[in-house]
Amino acid sequence: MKMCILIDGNSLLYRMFYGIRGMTNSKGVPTNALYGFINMLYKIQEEYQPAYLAVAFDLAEPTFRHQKYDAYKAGRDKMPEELQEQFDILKNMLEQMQIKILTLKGYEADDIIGTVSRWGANQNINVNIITGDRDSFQLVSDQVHVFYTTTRSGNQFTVIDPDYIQDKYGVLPKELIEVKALMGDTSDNIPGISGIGEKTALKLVKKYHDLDTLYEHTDDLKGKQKERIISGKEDAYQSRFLGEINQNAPVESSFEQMVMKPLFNDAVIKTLTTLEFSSILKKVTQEHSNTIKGEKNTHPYSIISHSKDLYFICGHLAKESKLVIHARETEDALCLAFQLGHQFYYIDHTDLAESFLNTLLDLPNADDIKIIGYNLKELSHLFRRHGGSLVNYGYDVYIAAYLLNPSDNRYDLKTLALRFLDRPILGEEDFLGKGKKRVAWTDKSEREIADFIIEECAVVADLYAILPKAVEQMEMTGLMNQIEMPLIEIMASMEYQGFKIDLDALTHLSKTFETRIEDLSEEIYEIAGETFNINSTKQLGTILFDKLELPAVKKTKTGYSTSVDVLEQLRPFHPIVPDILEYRTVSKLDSTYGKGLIKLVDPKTKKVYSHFNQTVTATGRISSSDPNLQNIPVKTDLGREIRRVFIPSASDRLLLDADYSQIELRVLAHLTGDKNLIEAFVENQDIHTRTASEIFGVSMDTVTREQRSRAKAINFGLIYGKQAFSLGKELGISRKEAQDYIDMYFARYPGVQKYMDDIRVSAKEKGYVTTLWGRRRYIPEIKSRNRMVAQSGERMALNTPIQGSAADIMKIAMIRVYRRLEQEQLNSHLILQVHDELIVDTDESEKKKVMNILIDEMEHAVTLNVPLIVDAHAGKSWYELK
DNA sequence: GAGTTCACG
DNA sequence: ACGTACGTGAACTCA
Repeated sequence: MKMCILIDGNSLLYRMFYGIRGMTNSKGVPTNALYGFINMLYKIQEEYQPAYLAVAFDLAEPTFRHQKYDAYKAGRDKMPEELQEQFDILKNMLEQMQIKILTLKGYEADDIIGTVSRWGANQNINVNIITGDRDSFQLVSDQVHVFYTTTRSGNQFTVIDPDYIQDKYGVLPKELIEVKALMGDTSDNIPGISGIGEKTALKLVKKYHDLDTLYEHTDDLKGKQKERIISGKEDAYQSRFLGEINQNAPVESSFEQMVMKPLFNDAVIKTLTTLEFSSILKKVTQEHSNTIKGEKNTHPYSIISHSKDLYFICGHLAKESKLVIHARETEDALCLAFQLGHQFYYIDHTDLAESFLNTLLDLPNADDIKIIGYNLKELSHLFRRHGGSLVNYGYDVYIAAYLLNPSDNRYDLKTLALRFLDRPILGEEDFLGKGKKRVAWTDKSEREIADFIIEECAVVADLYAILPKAVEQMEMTGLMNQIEMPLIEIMASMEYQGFKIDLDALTHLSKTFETRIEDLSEEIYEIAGETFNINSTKQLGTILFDKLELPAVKKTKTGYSTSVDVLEQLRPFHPIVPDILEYRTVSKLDSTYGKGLIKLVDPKTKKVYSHFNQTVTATGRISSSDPNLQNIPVKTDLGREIRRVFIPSASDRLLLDADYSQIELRVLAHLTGDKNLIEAFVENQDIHTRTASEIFGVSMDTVTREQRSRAKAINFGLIYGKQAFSLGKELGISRKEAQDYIDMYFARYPGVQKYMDDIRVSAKEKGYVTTLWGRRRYIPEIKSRNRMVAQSGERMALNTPIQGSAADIMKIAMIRVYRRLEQEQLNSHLILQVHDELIVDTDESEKKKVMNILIDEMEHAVTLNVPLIVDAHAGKSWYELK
């Protein structure tokens, strides 16, 4: 039997709107209800594959029920704006999906659904109604079931059939109308009989089945109940009228109009992309790509398999000013595609590809050919591995996509193709499979690989046609061309250089850590009276709080918190606590920086090669991973020992380090233009002492250590938008006292106060904030109706221009330092950046010169209305650079 | 894969 | 009544 699914659009959208909270896309468009709705449609398509599908909606106009009864559904609030917006988008999407929308003047969605259900029963079609509203239970029969959404998010159903109604209510589905007539429905403002609730109503209907029979037998009743029922007769009949779904509404449609087509077509995928429903997109495009797998590649291309063809083509290169290149390394080959004019070419032999790279390099106009690609940092490594070098870093669409929205977490070509080109293409996982199902490149035919790589190359070419314009529209062309693009080769160079490790010393250090861990474990087990996994917060919580009955101060979602601040509070109560704290510290040091780091040391070169990522952070900083060299311990003496194993690349070389002093506070002074703050830096005062003097109203030479340390906490807290509550907690003072400090700070630095107010307003108005160099971050959270989320958005709005501008400055400094080292042909290399600090590996003979270059280029990277100050050090290990 | 903890600026 | 400081990456447990 064929199946028809009828959706109560209003009911479902409302339920999802209130069930899923706080979802917007990066532009601030509310998407929670849509997300739920589309997910549910996906589920329907996957699990039920109904022949027919339609969505019914209420209209705003009054219905026949309102005409009979003024108060019907009175007291309902107007639809919230955030929902209305989604409502409109939904209607568009349903049209894109070619789903039949049913509305009818003077009737409600329920009546339409009731009517179509009756058709279904007559035409031998199974009807399933999806709704979050119990009213429709009265329609249930052998052929008509209700999928009642039960979960908060609304995409889990309970199937309601006659048996369910019998079990739950003990009456027939149709008799629910009579039940409602007696008990009413507050949400629809249907009165019922006052004093009759669900229990009584069900009891009466079980016995008499309908109102008429009930009123024929009123003599059976007694007491108050009898009075109520007799005097409420009119109410009951009116309620019955209001509550009964009309199954004979003049609906103008037919099942033929509801035939279901594949929902997720290209137009819909485009909309899903703007909504940023990546999880749904991922599901649907996987199937979508299966369907396009057999299609011919839309970009015709030539395969170059002979060197004479290659030389012929390369002849044309001499005239070119740009070249789109896309390459991939497989297990055993270099595969390279490029676009010349409108033609795509694919080189299918590694040696040919390599000679292409070399030819490119030898062209007289090599410097002028801008290389366009996706992830030029990787391309540059690839060139290097195959004996070439990337000369002109022209345009990287990967970086451009990041600048357009740095808060995204995926910038793979498949995602970019969908977002910017509305083009569903195969991703690497679609092509090779993932996890256990993944196959090797060598399992694919030449032709398949060529098609795949050409497709990607075409996407890069097409992205290049639109992304620069988008970047320009957002006024980030300067940022892109002057900062981000030149930075790419510096990141590549730092990755290539690596950081030398004293492996023997590291191995020894790790051993001492491990010995200590073993001793501590034994002690802990002994005190606890049993062995357990100390690394498991769950098991540790059981020991501390259940077995030893220590006071639990803080909880997490899943149980007791055992974090440092909790354990510190417990320290005096039990001798096990100090051991656990030490265990934590040492095992962290070993697992991440001891044995963890050893795993990543190249056995041949004794170096670690970190990856520097330019497209990760929302603020514009760079990040480091595998290993992360930006979080090597420094704050504790024991942790700092790790830095001894980071050494210069050769015995006659040195490490140099140059770090900006107070760069974020200086940026704050510049951004806010606050006279007092600027003065402090112009006069090169100790900023925390100066702030202490301002807040506590004492002269700078009488500021106590305590006062300075409090001022320091305020200075830093400010950058993050810290509130009195946590400032008080940090300083061990009352919230009131902390608030007084903050008030005094703003009174003494009124420019800062004004800036903070202005940036909040501007962020709310524009939906984004920018750095000094125009880097942009969208902050949709700031418009959230959830106060916590909105406040967190405000803090991001405050902090991003500060952290981001400092990041811009450091990037400019890196470019200047790199160029100077190159120009002066020095045997020194940048090997690491840690946000406000650069590390250079240098020859001993160049020490002075390079230190001066670092200081000079970093201090003069940009001109602010406060000076930038850099401190530099030299040493035989990172440990010594202090 | 989510949650917790902890290392850095 | 609630929860309270921004930005990262890695290791580990547990479902």
